[in-house]
Amino acid sequence: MSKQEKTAIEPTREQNYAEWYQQVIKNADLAENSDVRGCMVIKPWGYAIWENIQRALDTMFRETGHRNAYFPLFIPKSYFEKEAEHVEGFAKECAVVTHSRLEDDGNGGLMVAGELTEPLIVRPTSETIIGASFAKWVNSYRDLPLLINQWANIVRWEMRTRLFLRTAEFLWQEGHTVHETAEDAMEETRKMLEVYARFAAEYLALPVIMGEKTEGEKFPGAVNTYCIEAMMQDKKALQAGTSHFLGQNFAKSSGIKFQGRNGEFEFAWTTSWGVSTRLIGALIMAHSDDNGLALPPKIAPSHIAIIPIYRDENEKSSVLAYCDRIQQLFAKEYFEDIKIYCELDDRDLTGSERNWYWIKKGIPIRLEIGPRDIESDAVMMARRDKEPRDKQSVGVNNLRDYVLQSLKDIQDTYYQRALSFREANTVQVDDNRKFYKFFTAKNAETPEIHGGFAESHWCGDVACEEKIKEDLKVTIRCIPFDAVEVEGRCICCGKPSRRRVIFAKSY
RNA sequence: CGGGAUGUAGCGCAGUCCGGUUAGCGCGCUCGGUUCGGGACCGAGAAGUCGGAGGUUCAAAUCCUCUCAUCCCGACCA
Repeated sequence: MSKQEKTAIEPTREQNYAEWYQQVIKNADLAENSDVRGCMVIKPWGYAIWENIQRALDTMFRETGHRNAYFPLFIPKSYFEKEAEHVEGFAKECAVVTHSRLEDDGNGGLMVAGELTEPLIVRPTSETIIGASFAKWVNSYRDLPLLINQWANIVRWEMRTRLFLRTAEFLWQEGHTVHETAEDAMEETRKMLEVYARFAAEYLALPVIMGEKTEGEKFPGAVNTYCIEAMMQDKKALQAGTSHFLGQNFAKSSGIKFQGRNGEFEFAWTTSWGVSTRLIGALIMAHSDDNGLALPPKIAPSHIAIIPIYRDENEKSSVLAYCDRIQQLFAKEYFEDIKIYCELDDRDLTGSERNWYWIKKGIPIRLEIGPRDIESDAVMMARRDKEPRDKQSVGVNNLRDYVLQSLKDIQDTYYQRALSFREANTVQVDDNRKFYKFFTAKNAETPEIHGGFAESHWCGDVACEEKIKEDLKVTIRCIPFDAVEVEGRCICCGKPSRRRVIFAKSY
């Protein structure tokens, strides 16, 4: 048996992917489960990632003409009831507020009192409450388009939760827009999906597939739902963002009407689109390895960790003074539009312990600095996208440029790796038996990582979609925008089909 | 909401079957010292309503009843 290098995270991805995911989060100190059932506490290192996501996306929303606003957390039940499909989709996972105060129960405890005349629903999404405002704001075609975004928390009462991927309360942004014509609304829907795709690629180093959801998978109340889908390292798909063309459904239920160019009143056309803290889950599962979190520089809370190495007090003072100078090198530096943060880790721990600490946190670059380096006016640099012991000496005179270039390289490497991985695990399948084999684990008891994205023909019948879901837990992730028109036969029933769709197991 | 399991120190566990001194162990934490470029070591120390309530008993972490919570597997979902 060959000697295996010890990994920082146990189990490895191969051994137990779900547990590996939890351990990466724990070891990087991103978040933890709260005492409140199904809710998470996002810790500073994890929250900083969310803040970076917010900053980048918010800039992109501004550039596309959107403005931020804030709407109530509570939605009156009657508002919610107005859109039938919407109700059906969310009814089973709503937290409902029915009382307005607490009273002494006489036993040192409290009892609820003050029943509300109308229950309030804690928003699972805000179409209805925002629609009520929009109905007042929109009177004329001159008021359109109305382009609003909200950063908020929402609640969906989930039975089973996983940190970042599915929690009862989570953070997101929801864009809500109103347009004069169906074409304008559709254009907005597509435009914002492209914004998401660009953000995922450029900041999260996450290649995504843009496409349309099937009837069964679309947002309750939408006419069309579009999505970006990414492949995780266990070859499952993760929906990383959605954009909905709502037609006139919500305009009708909320009464969003305007006087058009011909003087007639008509219902407006609306859209909504969102991404959530789930993106952090995507980030983790796309790039991290068996040594822990790996963060693309453009979204990392911090970019460089300086790790001083010394033996005694004498060395300590000279090494720390030198490290301080190195830290100053990056004090006002930018990597593209990202401000560089450089940590000096002078905690009283062994060098390797501090080293592994930062590896597990996913910091892109580590600089080990000891007496030997100072003599040659250099530092030992290690990159998170390479092996932990793969370090090289870099002269201080060109350290700044070298680090900046390395950050760019790391960002590119993560994107390319994720893209190659997805391509290597995407197959065209036209044979029903091969399809079933592709999505069936060899080891049924503890399934190994298997499957991937299957590009296969689908006739368009919901029954076929349902059957495959029931048999394999595989669903149609999307009908890709770039799917080519090609004759084929449905992977399930064999009836004619005009294009391939993407099948995968999903989160 | 159905099936299975588990609640003992901050975390991970042993002890429960077969009741019996002061409830242990590893990690972490605190203090002191030696260390520090592949995950250090030595010494000392703090820390527990044994998930909760009731019962059986001279005696309960251990047996009985009820209850609460969490995790896993399903069904449902961003």
